Amino acid sequence: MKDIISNLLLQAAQTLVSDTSQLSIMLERPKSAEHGDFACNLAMMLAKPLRQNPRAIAEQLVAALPPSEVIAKVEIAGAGFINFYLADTTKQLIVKQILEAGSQFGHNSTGEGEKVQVEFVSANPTGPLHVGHGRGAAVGDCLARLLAANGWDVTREFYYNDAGAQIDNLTKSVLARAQGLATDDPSFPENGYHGEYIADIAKAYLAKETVSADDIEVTASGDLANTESIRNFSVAYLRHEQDLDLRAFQIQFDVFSLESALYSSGKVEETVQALIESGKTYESEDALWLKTTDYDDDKDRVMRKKEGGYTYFVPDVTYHLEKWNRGFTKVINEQGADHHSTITRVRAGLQALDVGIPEGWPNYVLHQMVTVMRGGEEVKLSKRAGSYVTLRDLIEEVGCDATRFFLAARRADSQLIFDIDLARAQTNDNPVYYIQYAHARICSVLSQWGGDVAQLASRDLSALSAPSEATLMQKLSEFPEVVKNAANELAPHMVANYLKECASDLHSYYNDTKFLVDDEATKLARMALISATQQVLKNGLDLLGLSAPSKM
RNA sequence: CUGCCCGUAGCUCAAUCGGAUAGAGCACCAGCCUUCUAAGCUGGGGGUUAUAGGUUCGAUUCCUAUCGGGCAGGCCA
Repeated sequence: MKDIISNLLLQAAQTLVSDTSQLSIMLERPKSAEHGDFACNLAMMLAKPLRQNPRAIAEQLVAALPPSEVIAKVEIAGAGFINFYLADTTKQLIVKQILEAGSQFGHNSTGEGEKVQVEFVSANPTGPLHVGHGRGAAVGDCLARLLAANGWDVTREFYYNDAGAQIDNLTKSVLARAQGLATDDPSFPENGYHGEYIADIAKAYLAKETVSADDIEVTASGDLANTESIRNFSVAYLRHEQDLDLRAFQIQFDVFSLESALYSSGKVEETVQALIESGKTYESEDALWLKTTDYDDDKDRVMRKKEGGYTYFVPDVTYHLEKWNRGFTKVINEQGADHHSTITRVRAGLQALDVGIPEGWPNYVLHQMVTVMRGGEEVKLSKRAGSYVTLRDLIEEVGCDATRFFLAARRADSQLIFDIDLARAQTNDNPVYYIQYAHARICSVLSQWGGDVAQLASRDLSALSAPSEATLMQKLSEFPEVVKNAANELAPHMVANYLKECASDLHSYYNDTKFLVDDEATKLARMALISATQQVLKNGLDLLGLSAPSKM
């Protein structure tokens, strides 16, 4: 529809401007229905080059507009906006389109089947997932769903930092617990993990339990002298715990990558050699440095420490080189903003390797901190102190759908306050239920009608002319744009906002109009409209990974 | 001190590429169930978009400065 109107405007513009090739016709959805169904600011854009009053230009444009059946009325308003009012029959087309496209409505083929990887969560295997990981999980999963809806071939990936100093720390903590040390014991590891789950791991280790995660299975030796065994068991144990967390959150990954594998395969060493050969490194103070200042960093960064180990960003560079070699020309990393300093380093490393990776690759979506409130007080999230709200606790208290919605419905780059009491106490006022309720209401009406939904697409829709119906149809027609924009902006929250609006229009319609009326043609047209709305709500809820219940 | 993110109604948050009278929910006030699910709807009050400048037909949006909050600036991740 946008294309049709743009085309009309372009033809009109040709009568005023000799060269229309540089002209971009921008059509927007006015916020207010008084301003029509589409509005165009072309006259204002042309005001300067033509040195004329925008309203005068608008009048000339409108006069030159070729006649079209799809448009009922064109008006000039405000500073020079050209407002288009669609004919009723044009508005009604969307209902048919939705019913015919079904679950594919709103999807497009922008990605052309190309590979894209979304890496998200990527928590260290040093504890259960907490709310911050939950935000990453909700946002990352929605991004993946959005990209898939835009025609991309999506791979969801989780990267485990299972090789660094934090893992040594974990191993020491488990050992200390297994030896019966309390966390406040002077000989407990200084930066050890204090959470009770460490004691659980120690107990399981001593009991020689077996745990499995992804493709590995580890049985504890129970031998306290064998730190390698403690380490492997602890990591596997926590990976298993995280798997359970993710399952409770209904999130699935296609690939789990391990930092340790990059070391054992020699890939890290290869990267370091390649970087040395690139001439972008130097030795100083017994350490090896990368000249990241050549790539917009404030200072150079250490690659190899005095003790000989590599700093965390070195395997990160290796990992991303692997991603590139695996054919992902588009990669999106969803992570907490507290790790934003790695972006410059990873990109610097990749550029220094000079293997043809574009400068801005990979893409990052950073989410800000989540503050958890309980009983009017902030719950501090400290893994080492061990007092924090786990994702699984949250899901149990608030529910999976509500938790996902809360965490994905806000812009990633603003801080989020998650009030547990509020989320739990106001379960019924939760926006996710508002949306799902709209869906359930439609299901209920359709089932009471009892007719054949599949036949609705071919029904005569001319009875749909009331304002509440026009509003709803207009909203439905926006869905494909929302899917496209949200993917372009990597902003899943736009889907959540849209769904709230769509549900609101449905609820208004529901209260304002009786659907199951005696007049057959009117009834069928209304069945078609609410059935189309049901489909859009379902498709939208699906993008957020939420259920679309038929009964509530 | 330096870099990044944020600052919108009492609270939690929106606002598409710079567009028209800045919108929802919660809370507050007044209405709507004999009628398809009241987990709903309708109406009302509530704002100098942190502050001061700048860019232009037009700024919540872009630029500069200031204030406030968060994060980072470890040879931790």
